Amino acid sequence: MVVTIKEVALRAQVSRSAVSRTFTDGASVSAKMRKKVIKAANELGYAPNILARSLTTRRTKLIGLVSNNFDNPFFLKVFDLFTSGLQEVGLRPLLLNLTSETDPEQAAHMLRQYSVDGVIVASSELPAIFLKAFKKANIPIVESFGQITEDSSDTHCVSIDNKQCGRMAAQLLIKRGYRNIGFLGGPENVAVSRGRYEGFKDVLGNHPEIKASFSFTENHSFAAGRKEMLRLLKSPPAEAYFCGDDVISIGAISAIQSSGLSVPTDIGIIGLDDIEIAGWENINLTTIHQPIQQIISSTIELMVAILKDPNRYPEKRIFPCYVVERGTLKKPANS
Amino acid sequence: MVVTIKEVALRAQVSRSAVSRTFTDGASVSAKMRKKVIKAANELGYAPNILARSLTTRRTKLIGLVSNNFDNPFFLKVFDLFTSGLQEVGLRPLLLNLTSETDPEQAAHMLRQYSVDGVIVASSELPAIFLKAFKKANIPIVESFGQITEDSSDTHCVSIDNKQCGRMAAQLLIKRGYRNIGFLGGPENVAVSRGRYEGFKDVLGNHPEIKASFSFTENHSFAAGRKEMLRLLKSPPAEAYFCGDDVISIGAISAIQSSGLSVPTDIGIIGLDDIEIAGWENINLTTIHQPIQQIISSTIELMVAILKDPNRYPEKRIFPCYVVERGTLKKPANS
DNA sequence: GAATAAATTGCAACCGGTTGCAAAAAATAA
DNA sequence: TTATTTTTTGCAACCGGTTGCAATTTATTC
Repeated sequence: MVVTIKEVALRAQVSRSAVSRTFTDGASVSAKMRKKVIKAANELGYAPNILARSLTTRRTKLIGLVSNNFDNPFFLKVFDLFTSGLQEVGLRPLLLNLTSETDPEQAAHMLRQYSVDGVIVASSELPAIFLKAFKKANIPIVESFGQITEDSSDTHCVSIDNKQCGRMAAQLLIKRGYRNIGFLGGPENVAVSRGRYEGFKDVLGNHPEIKASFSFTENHSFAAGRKEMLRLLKSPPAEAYFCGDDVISIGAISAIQSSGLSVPTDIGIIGLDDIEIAGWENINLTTIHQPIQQIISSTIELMVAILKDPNRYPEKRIFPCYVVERGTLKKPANS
Repeated sequence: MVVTIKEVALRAQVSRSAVSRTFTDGASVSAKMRKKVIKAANELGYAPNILARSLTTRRTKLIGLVSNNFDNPFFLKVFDLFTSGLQEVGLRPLLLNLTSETDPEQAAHMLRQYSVDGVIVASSELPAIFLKAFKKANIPIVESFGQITEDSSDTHCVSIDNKQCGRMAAQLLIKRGYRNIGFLGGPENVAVSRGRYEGFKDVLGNHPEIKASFSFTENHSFAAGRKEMLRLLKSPPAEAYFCGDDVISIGAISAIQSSGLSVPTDIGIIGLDDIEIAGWENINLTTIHQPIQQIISSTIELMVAILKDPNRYPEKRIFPCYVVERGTLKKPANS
């Protein structure tokens, strides 16, 4: 069976407190006591039960990792980095996959039942109601990869500036000589889509000579991107599109190619995320890189800091993005 | 603060036991007592602390979900299905991302510290030493997506028959008229690769007229597939290849196309997994479908059964695969 | 070497629950 | 109505740890 503090105490001929103390850092134990206890513990293969400990310390080192993007390759990398990053600082990810059926209250409830120390919401399109439920449950929360809005002023956020990305995309397309550009965003009701949309539109104010069109997909998927692009191709399309993300972009490219047109010769495409697949030679997508590694490191750091000081003033951390030039936009006219 | 059983007992004017009993099914409580308690609990927003409960019940409903395939799109789907599936039966996935630095003993240690009820190992290439460490820790274990070998006779396994897949691939290639076929597997030291290799080779015994060659990649990645195929293209290549998985296949295709050849005209490719990407129109990969949904449902069912009866006799569950014909093999000669 | 200060240790209570057991209450039988 | 059986309830101990406090041991100072 599993060995407890009692057995170790017995074997080392000391009190349970002594054993407990050798396994809590900062506690007062003499060198020889520690040695004696460690010896007995090793012989027995003892490890303190974190869950029992949490009863008094009120720390489980469990972090709820909440997402609803289990179908976007971008998030595979997100989960990879979060799980390994959390492990490195001694925290444990308890995964919560929010499907459309999940009840927000119940999700919050469950996180409380497991006494998670904090929640990381890693999602690009989480209904605001979830955040509210988690906040109501009074669990420290960090939101990453979300859209930063006015009503998130009391939340810690780590993300990119979606509006800025929209601007960057529009500016690049214009600079490349496209005169008729399109915005092909993710779902219209998703906050990040709207952010990018606004940024994209912003730029057009300064460029009355540019013709622009706007549309949105049903979700962030290959199929949705393809479907919407096929629809767009029924009328004369724009010369280049800024797509909601890389997966949508690839869907759009597929549609363009199916229609006998080619990228970038006939239509240019720029995505957003810079997933690994975008770099595959047979995809070779020009896209805006999200600094995923930095966002996740920063999110974890922030979470650790919040656990130390739960009253920490909420902050927004914004990481700049940059364009990764590959092969789906026409080359700059070399002067 | 968080509300405990004590507060509920106080408010409902009953003993703590009574409250506890209304929240454990099967316990003896009268209807009016239950009603009184539920009322107080609701007013206070009480939910039993599962971790405290686990001290006496020895059940945390926590399941360690262990993997080291956080870079393969196939596993995004795996995580999606596991997390949502476990949630549905009231279990919670505690994710463990095994990197190359992870110490097996320590990983097992950590799972014990969190008193996980069981461990699901979802990996195609987990070093056997991990399984040993988990077994030593005496935690119920189900292995899925692994290779079933003789020395796993004491483990519960849910998987496919890799050897059979190898056979299926070889037979299909031969039937399609290829006379010079290649096996381009995942890493040679990975058990699933070896299984597929053996199956592939098996078939050749009955076909002395067929020329075959064999090679292996460094890992299951696009880059590795591409690299190995580029190497193969330096000498005259085979007419068609069975690749270690879909991602390797796509890498190989990319290499072939970079070399000015085309698929399937010059070289045929068949993969294994049937990831979503394989169905993308601009990839359109012919591949062997792994019944991922069935494997995962079955794994979870098996885990639930084991939790009920920890002495359950170990079993192997094998799910048949089938070929999904798309566009990377030449079409059958219509008679 | 004695007096004092500092560090170490064990006791016992507690964290938030569950559960065996006996007492109390309710239901049934006589 | 009383005796007997069954159900419900509370008490108290326990799960595996931590921690405040007082007692003990060790180190320091004079």
